[in-house]
Amino acid sequence: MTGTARRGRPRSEDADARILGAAQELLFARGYDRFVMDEAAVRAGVAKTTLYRRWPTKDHLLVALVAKVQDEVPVADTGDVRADLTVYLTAIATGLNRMRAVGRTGDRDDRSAGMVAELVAAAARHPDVGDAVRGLFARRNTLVLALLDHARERGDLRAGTSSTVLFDQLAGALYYRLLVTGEPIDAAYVRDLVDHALTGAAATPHPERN
Amino acid sequence: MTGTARRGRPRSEDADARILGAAQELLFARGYDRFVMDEAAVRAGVAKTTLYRRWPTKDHLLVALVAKVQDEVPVADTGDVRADLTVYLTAIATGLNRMRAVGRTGDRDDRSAGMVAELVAAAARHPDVGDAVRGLFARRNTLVLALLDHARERGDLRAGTSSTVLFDQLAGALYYRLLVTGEPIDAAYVRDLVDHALTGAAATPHPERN
Amino acid sequence: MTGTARRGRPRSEDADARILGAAQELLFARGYDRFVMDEAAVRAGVAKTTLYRRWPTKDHLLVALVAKVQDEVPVADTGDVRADLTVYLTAIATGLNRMRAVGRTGDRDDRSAGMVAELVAAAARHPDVGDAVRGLFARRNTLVLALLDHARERGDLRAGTSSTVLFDQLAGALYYRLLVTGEPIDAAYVRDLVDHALTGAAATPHPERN
Amino acid sequence: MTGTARRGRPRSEDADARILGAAQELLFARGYDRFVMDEAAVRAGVAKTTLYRRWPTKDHLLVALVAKVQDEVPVADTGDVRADLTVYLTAIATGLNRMRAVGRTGDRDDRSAGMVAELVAAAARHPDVGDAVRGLFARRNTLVLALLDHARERGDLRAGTSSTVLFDQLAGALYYRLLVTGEPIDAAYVRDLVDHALTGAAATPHPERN
DNA sequence: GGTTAATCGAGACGGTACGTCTTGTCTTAGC
DNA sequence: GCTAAGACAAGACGTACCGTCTCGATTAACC
Repeated sequence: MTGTARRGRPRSEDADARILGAAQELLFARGYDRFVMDEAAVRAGVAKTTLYRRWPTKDHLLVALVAKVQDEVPVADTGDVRADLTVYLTAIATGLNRMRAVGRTGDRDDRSAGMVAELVAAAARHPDVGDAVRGLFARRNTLVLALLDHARERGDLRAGTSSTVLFDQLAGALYYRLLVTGEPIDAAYVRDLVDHALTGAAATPHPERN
Repeated sequence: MTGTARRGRPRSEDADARILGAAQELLFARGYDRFVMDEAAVRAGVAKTTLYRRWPTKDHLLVALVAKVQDEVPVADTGDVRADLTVYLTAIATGLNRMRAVGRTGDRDDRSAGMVAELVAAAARHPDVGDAVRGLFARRNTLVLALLDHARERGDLRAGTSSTVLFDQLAGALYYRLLVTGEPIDAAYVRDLVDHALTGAAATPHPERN
Repeated sequence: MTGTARRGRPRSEDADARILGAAQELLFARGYDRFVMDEAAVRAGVAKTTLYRRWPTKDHLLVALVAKVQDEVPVADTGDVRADLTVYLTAIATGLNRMRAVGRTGDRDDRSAGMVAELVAAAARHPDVGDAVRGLFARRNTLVLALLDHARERGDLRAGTSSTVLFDQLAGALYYRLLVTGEPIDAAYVRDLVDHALTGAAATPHPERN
Repeated sequence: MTGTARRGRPRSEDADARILGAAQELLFARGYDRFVMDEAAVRAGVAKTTLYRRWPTKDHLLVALVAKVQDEVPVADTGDVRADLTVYLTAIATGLNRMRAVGRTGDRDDRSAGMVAELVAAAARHPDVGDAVRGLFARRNTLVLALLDHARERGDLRAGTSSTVLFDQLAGALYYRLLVTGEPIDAAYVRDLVDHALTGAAATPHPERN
């Protein structure tokens, strides 16, 4: 009843570390599609078996890797929604922009969605990877969504507003630019974005056509 | 007098048609990764050479295919921005939802981004495919952006508003749900989305634009 | 204590056997140029990788195959050079004649060098295949050359004679007919050949060796 | 009765010349298997059609080419069989040795049968090419065979001797070395060879064991 | 001088094998 | 039961080369 008794040789934590290290290095050097499991194993000084015992798939490994490597994005709730959102989204944007360059060989390819696109595809291929990715994002954004809820409670956001929909608009715009249009995502854009989302596009005089 | 005199045997338009037909059929039956060039060639009654002469890569072919197949989404400018946007975005959403199912074998996997994710990854892998995809989206959205511009000129949208940013918020939210969070994209969501974007999230009393 | 400790999974001897079996069957059914690696792999129930891990090329495989399959030609040293040579060369001729027919589809083509020509070409294309072939022939003929040496020691062959040159004349004539002139190689021819080689063509009265 | 009246545009003799020139150059630069029809056409400034209208196959073209290029080997009938044969065979050997080097890239590969092996294989693949090659060799050797006949009539060769068999021994040995054993074929070898063939290998005392 | 017919350059095409690549599994021996 | 090493199955990919075909443009010979 004590839980599962472990038998035999325990998994080497050293191997874990070496694998993740080598994998990260390789991923950032080559990019997603030119990342090769065989080479990752060799670089880590590990047998492929050891690698596949931990992650059932290249996709699983890389998603796990990115999840681990991903920057912790702190959320400060200062009471100024606009400012807090801007800071948070700028941090996200920075992270995304870094992902654009991963594995690209020198020549300018600023518009590429790079690794994020591959991760998204990986998530689409394996249901469980999808779950993991979604969980990852959910956890990451929990605090911001809470922040938005607080703002609404304080009266800084309109009552009828949905935190989710609002955040979809903001994060969505960033990912849309990254994955689809390839347009730049800089600080100015983030500021504009928050502005639009908070203020609304409709002309104020007649706030609602029915 | 108009152009370059063609030399040699011209490319068979018949082959083009047969390839695209067979490829589409195969793509929708199998999905992106189980789409096989060899079989596409056989089904089209065409040599693989003929296929690779036109598209240097499976990715190129499939992106071109989707570009061609993609539904024409009509844009009606009725003067009612909210309604026009809702209609347009609903059409887009319908298309995206259809892409979720492509190639899925029976088992429920509603949250998968399916083919769109693969196309996005393809665009990320090959710079030229990326260009094509971006051009495609640019062309597709030209009319809506114009519609938004008109609305602003009419005074239905605030003067300081950017059509691009506004549209990013809207389309972005859809793609974000499709590719990242996996949440459903239905008519109600689209309505909500347009609502938020037009009205803004900030509490109206003190419209804190600086 | 003897040698290198083997690491990793050892090569499957079963695979070796199945490959060679299937390949032989396929080769003799189809002939050299209609022998297809893909099919050989399938017939052997083996991945193509497994096949190419052993032989880097179709040429390599087929030469190795023929080397293995090649009839052991026994050499009997009865003390009667003429008879021994005749027996040996007849056996060789029989083998060569069999090779003429390999893979030929019904229609009479008796003059074709068939597979031997292809093997010779393969040997010419890859230096290492050439080495293998030469080694093969060297080993094969060792005993006959020894036999000739013994005969010379016994006084049955002239002292100044070279076993190599003598054998070149004999074997050479067979291969010349097979590969170049296409003329038949039957028992009568072999007898004639041995006769000429042993007796010499020059008129006996004045043996004009200088 | 004048023969077939030619209609339409006559074949360009210029094209013939350019093709053969370019083909020869390419063949000697690349060797048989890396000779590519496409490139031959380009180099000759000719369409592939033009090329295939003249020779139905790469094999046909190259055999025809070699036939044309092949050195005329003069046969002098001085009345000294031994000397005449030696001269003739040395000339042949020189030609064969030249063929060894064709298309070989710098690195030493003296033992390769080079192009001759490929020609022999080509002859084995297409019956008509085989006929052509055989005819070529037959014509080439007619004079030597006649020379041998004369020698026999003069009493310089034994009465029972067959010119064909004798010549098979001589030429065969050369080709055997070239195609099979890879051993060198130099002047000394040719002299030895003629010597053995004329004198015979059997010890003279008991010229014939029965 | 117009008609006819074969040739030419150019390059697409069908066919098909090749050898490579990568993934994920399996089999050894050793710890 | 884990590990290193590496063979293995599976299967798609893109390339290569051959020989054929389809254009439009020439180039004679015949009428």
